[in-house]
This record gives sequence, C-alpha cells and structure tokens, in this order.
Amino acid sequence: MYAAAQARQQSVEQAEQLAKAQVSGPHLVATYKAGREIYAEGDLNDKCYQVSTGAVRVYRLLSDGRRQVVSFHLPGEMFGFEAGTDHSFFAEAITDTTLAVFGRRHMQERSRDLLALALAGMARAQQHLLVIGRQCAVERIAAFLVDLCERQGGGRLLRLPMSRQDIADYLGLTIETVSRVMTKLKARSVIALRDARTVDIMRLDALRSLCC
Amino acid sequence: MYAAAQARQQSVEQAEQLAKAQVSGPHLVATYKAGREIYAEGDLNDKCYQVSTGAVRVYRLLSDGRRQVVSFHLPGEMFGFEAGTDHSFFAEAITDTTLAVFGRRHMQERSRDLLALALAGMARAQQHLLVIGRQCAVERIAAFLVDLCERQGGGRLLRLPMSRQDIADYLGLTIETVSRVMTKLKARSVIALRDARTVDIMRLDALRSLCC
DNA sequence: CGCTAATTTGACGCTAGTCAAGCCATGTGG
DNA sequence: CCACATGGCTTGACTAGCGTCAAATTAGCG
Repeated sequence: MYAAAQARQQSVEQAEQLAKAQVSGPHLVATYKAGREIYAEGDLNDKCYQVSTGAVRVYRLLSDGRRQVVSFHLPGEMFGFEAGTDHSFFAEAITDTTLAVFGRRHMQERSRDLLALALAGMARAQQHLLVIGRQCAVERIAAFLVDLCERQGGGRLLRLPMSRQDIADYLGLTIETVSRVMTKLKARSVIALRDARTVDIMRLDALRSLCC
Repeated sequence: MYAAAQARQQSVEQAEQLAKAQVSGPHLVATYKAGREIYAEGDLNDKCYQVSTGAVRVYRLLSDGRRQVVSFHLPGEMFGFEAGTDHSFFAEAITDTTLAVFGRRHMQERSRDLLALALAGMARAQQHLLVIGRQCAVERIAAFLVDLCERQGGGRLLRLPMSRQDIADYLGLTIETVSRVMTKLKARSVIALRDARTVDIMRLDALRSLCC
C-alpha cells in the first residue's frame, strides 16, 4: 500500500502558530513538531519558507492515496513558492523543524531572487524526472544518496531525517524495494548502516557510477 | 532499447540559421526542419523561444543512451529558460517548426513574466513527476492524452506530432507498451485511431477517470 | 512500385510490487 | 524490572506488469 497523508486536522493549531509569528515583514520564525502540516493543497500561497533546522517534505496525493513526494528540504533550503494563488501541494515537517517565513511583500521585493529559485526548482524537478522515468531501483537509491550527501556538505556520514516510506514515495518505489536495495548496497560494502536512519558512505565513487 | 539522440552534428547549419535571424532585439523568427537541434546540453543559455508552428521536444540523456523527454511544446508555448548559464537539456524540432526567438535583453526587461513561466514550468514538471512516479501505464497514457487534448484547445480530434518513441521517453515507458495501451484503449472504444498519429477521443470522461 | 522507418503484435523473462511474517528499538503500564 | 504493545524496518515467497527480443504489418517517401 501507498502512504496516505495523515496529520490533516492540526491546521488550527498552526494557524495560531503563524498568527503568533505575525507574518508581514521579512524573516519571522515558525516551529513545527514532527509530522505537522506546514501548508496543504488549496491553502493560500502567499509566503515562502527557509528551513533553519529539521527537514520538510513536499508532496501530492492521488485520490486513492498514492503519494508522490516531489522534494525534501534541508537546512538552508527554500521552499513554498508555486504557480497560482493556491498551493497544489502539501508540505509537512519530517522531524521537529524551525522555519524562517517570508511574506508577500518580501517576495515582491525580491522577485529577481525568486526567479533564480524557481528556475532551480524546475531544474531539480526535471532532474528528478530523469531518475524516476529512466533509472532502475538501485540507480534511483544511489542518485538519492549522492544528492543528499552533497546537500549535507559532502560528509561521508549521512543522517536520513525521512522514513523508508518517504524515500519510497520520493523515488516512485515501495518501502520493501527501498529496504532491499539498501541491504544490497550494504552487502556490496558501498554503504554501511549504523542504524536505519544513519548511512555511512563507504565508496562514494561506486555510488556515483551507479547513477550513470 | 531506449532511443539514443541522433541529429547532433547539424549545429553548424543552425548557427547559420540563427545568425541569419540576427538575434538581439525581441521577436525574431527561426525555422527548423523536423529532427533538427534547437539547442544542446552545454550550449549557452541566453535566449528563449515561443513555438509559432510545429512542435518541440526537450530532453536529457543518460550516458548509455536512455532518454527522458521532460516536455513537449506546442504552438503558443514558451520554452528554453533554464537555471545556469548553460543548457542542461537538448531541444529539437519534432516536425518542421518555426519559432519566435527572444534574446537576453528582452528576457531582462520581462523578468516578471519569466518568473511566472518558470513557476509554471516547475508545476508542470512536478505534475509530470506524479504521473511517472505513481501511475501505471494506462494512467500515464490517459493523462498524456488528456493533457495534450486540453493544450490543443479541447477538440476531440487529436493530432500527435511526436512518435511513439517520444511518447515512451516522455512517460518512462517503452514504445511497445505505449502501442499496446493505445490498442487497449481503442478496444475499449475510449479512443479511435484514424492513423497512428491521429487520435479521436471518443470518451473523454473515461480518459479523465483513468487519470485518477 | 519498392525501400525504409514506424508501429503493432506475440512470446517470454525479469524487476519491482504484493502479501505476510518476523525483527528490532522504543515506550508504557503492571 | 519485565511483559507487552507499537511502529518502523527487514526479509521471504509469490505474482503481475512492464521490458526485451523478434517478427509481422503498415505507413511514408523517393
């Protein structure tokens, strides 16, 4: 089964949370507990966000509950800008998360930066398309690990904030396949697993060559 | 086998073609024969384009020749803007095509419009991710046909400028699967095929419900 | 009219999905 | 402190959908 989105009914608390932050000027702070919704499909799209600590998933659902995670966002990364006045995606905190929130005014002042961000977002999505459309399970996982490794600064020790289900829904696979590929990579000593969420990259070159 | 990109060596002729058009001000016209390259990976990214007549495919290649078509562009649609100073994609004319070409100056003047285009492009890529990541072959084809139908104005008669290979590489499938799904949809009288490139949408509602 | 490329169809195999059970770490209450 | 529940992850057995390979058919074009 695919993961259906849970955690939909907490919007009230968040509304309070945001209200407390009084969004209007630049750089206000909001905090979210693990699993909490940041925005939902249909919500007004008038802010954007930068992760300070924690991690965020942005995803879309099909009516039968199938989920596609379109992006993860780590500390330092921006998200939340979309075409249209309403969001077409959901965003949730994966772990406990703090965000810098930018309001409409700030976005208008910085539309030049926003263009660069939008272009980068498009490039990221299109790269992701290649991975999902034309690579097999091992290649997808390899690409995912390499990408995450680079975004965390290139260190060999990788902390995964997201669950196997999140990874599966990001890569168009199932948790079982993600798990099996991980153990296969472990067996080949390409990676080592301290625990399920902590990956040691043993042979980055091998991972890279798997991405094609 | 996946389609390797052919048609790489004609860049010289095109350089002439573009030179002839003297790109500098807004709205210059360029024409391309079917299969000709408009830009390649690594080319300088300093123009953008609007299709006047014909159709364009934008794609990326893996080193072993696997190809992912990230977008098709029909008359009226813009393409060619990317992050970075160089292109990371290839663009080719599918059929004989004429384009309006906009130079760097024009793009700077209209960075506000460009933002909207970039956001739309990102949305399109992310929608495409959901289709490829989480839908089965029939659903992908249905989504593709509905999308194309809407972009051609909603008429029930659909002319496909692209080959089965292009469709396969767009949807992350093989030509054989595309062909089989088409015949299955024909058997169910959801569509009719005048010829391979001309589709009659018989039951648009049925197609839509297949997309979820 | 014949050549070539594109598309369709068929037979078969493999990758990844499904279903189910087991494992492991964590937390809770007796 | 232990029994037990819980949720996330792993593993195994089996299956289905799509890919591969090959051949037939059709369409396009000089």
